[in-house]
Amino acid sequence: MPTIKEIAKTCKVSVATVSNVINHKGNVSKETRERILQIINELEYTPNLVAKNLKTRNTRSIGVLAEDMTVFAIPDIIDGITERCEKDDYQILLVNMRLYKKFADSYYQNNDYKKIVHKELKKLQSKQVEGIIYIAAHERLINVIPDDIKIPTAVAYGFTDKKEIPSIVVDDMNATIQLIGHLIENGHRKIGVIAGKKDSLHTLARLEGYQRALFEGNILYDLSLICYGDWDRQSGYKYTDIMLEKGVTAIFCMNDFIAGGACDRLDELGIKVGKDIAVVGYDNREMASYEKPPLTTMGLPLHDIGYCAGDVIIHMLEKKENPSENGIYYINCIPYYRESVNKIEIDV
Amino acid sequence: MPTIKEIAKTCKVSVATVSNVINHKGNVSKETRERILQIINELEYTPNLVAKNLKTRNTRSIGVLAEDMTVFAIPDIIDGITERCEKDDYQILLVNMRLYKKFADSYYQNNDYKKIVHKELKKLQSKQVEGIIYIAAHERLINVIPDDIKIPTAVAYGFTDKKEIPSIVVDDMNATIQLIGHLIENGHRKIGVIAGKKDSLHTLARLEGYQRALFEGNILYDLSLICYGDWDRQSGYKYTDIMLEKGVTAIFCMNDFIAGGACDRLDELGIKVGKDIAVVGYDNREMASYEKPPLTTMGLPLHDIGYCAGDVIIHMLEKKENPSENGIYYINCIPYYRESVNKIEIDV
DNA sequence: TTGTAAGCGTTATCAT
DNA sequence: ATGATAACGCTTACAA
Repeated sequence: MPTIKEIAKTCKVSVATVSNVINHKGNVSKETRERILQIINELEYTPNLVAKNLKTRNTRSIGVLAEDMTVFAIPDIIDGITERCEKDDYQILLVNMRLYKKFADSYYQNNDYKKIVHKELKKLQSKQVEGIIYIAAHERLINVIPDDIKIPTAVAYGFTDKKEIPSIVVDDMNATIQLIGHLIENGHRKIGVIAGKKDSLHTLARLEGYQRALFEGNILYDLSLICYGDWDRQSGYKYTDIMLEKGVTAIFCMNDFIAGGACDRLDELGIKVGKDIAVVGYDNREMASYEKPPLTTMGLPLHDIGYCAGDVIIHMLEKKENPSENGIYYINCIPYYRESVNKIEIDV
Repeated sequence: MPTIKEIAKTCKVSVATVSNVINHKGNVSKETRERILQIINELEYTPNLVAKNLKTRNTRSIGVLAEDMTVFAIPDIIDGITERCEKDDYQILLVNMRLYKKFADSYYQNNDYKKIVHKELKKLQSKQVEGIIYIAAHERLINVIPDDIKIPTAVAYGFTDKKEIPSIVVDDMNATIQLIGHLIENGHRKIGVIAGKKDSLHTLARLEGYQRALFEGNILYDLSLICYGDWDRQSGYKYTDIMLEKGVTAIFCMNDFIAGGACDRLDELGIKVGKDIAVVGYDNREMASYEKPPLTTMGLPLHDIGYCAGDVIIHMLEKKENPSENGIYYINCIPYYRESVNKIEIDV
């Protein structure tokens, strides 16, 4: 690999002139510029960015620390970050911690978790990234990031407890208001819930949205219509019987897997989803559109979360300020209305 | 951010001594080492890797160029690369070209495609990566990589036409032999095929496996039992009728979506999959296990492809040789036997 | 055991 | 318009 020095020598000019040509500074005659460009092409010279970065003391790169890339939400978030960064020519330095693979789904309770994050954060700073985006595998409080971190940092798909580290999250509450509102508009007034895990922030926010939607619809909130499951198909299957006992006309499942399980059970019982009963899911996973009937569900704004996270970091980098009041950005979901919701004619 | 110079000054030693401590060279008395370590800790000194890399002229990093991270195969491949690289402490520099997003699924026929790849390849070399792994979104001939590329390069999930650039691909043929063999063992002798696109390398290899399996099972190869579709659910739905007309007892669908569509149609017609007829898919997509009945399918070894690609590159880097004969590594698939295949009792 | 100094490949300042 | 040179933060002979 030739260096700038060799180009200079071959062209019989100084390195300064070559550098000027490469960086499109003026102060170079047309002839020398063209000669230099030609030689650069011939020798296939590639500037050494490592040297350049050292000299200029910036890398124009953003570190992205992902808990586990194989979790469904993360690639789309990274894609959004990439799109935003491309616009301003920032580079991404992606680190995939493989936490699920290493510690299964309780990784954030593992002792080594904090150590790994700190090590990777340190490494990223060693590499002179200018900002950092931490991507969680599901929304929860992310408090592993040191308070005194030296460079702008944001958390995507997770909350932080300080506004200096902004967080970009799903607007679960409003999305749920919309989804339940849709059921109410279709005449449903007795709406059961098969929730996710009780302590999940997603569960909490969606439950709040559920309550508010009922309130707006003048429907009494009935605690007994809520079951807590484990985000899986089996939970949906199991709790459907309880829903039926309570006599609900619609089931709000907090993800598409739960909804799929509910449909399985209803199908077994000969109850037609989208005709005899309404079922809605959440997340808009790939399988949601393949269920029979296709599920009405709420699409997660993963790409937009990434895009916003990139935007926030670039803002912090360039304006040296955090544009949000409280450091939390709620991103809108996209509803998918499909055939799993029936209309109930209201008798007057 | 303090530099090594400031640490040296604070400790009243030379930078050389600090450097020796950081890099665990000997030649330092216990006292000075501990003093230095303490100061490093206090001042939260982080070595500047950019400077280090410039000086040592290596970055211990591998560039990974992904066609589009949001395509289902790619995250797992990256995960495999990550796992392999972690073992030898190589860093990954990931570039997500977002080709699907930019040009839809005909991106590799687009004029800009080659330009983008060359630009990114150049950038990666600018950043002084020591090797490059190109990840294709689906298997095909990848001939955008310049012949005279200066650093070790491999292609994951795609073929190359020169063995200096090894490729790591799915062993589609043998996987299909195994899958069709499973049908034959279960007594099926009239096995229809709903294939993918006619010119896809996946289609070709799986078709060859199909032929060989029939040959081994002494079954005549009947061209009329093969339909070519478009990898989607609709193709499966549509061509199922033709399969039925031909009187097949089993349908080999070249991916799980096609299989899902076939199941839809069979269900409509009141034909029970896994009882009246056998259906197998391919890829082991998430939805395969949610079909009714769950699909027998062939799992793609995506993680292993990534792992192998990492392995190959690291070999090239360290042994300066390419360990394969012909530059192609075929990776084994993992079969998933589920309830969509019935046994046919053979009358003697 | 510790220090001095050259040099990695650039950019940028200041002369010429 | 062009060149000489210092400096970025580090490693590494080699000297002390």
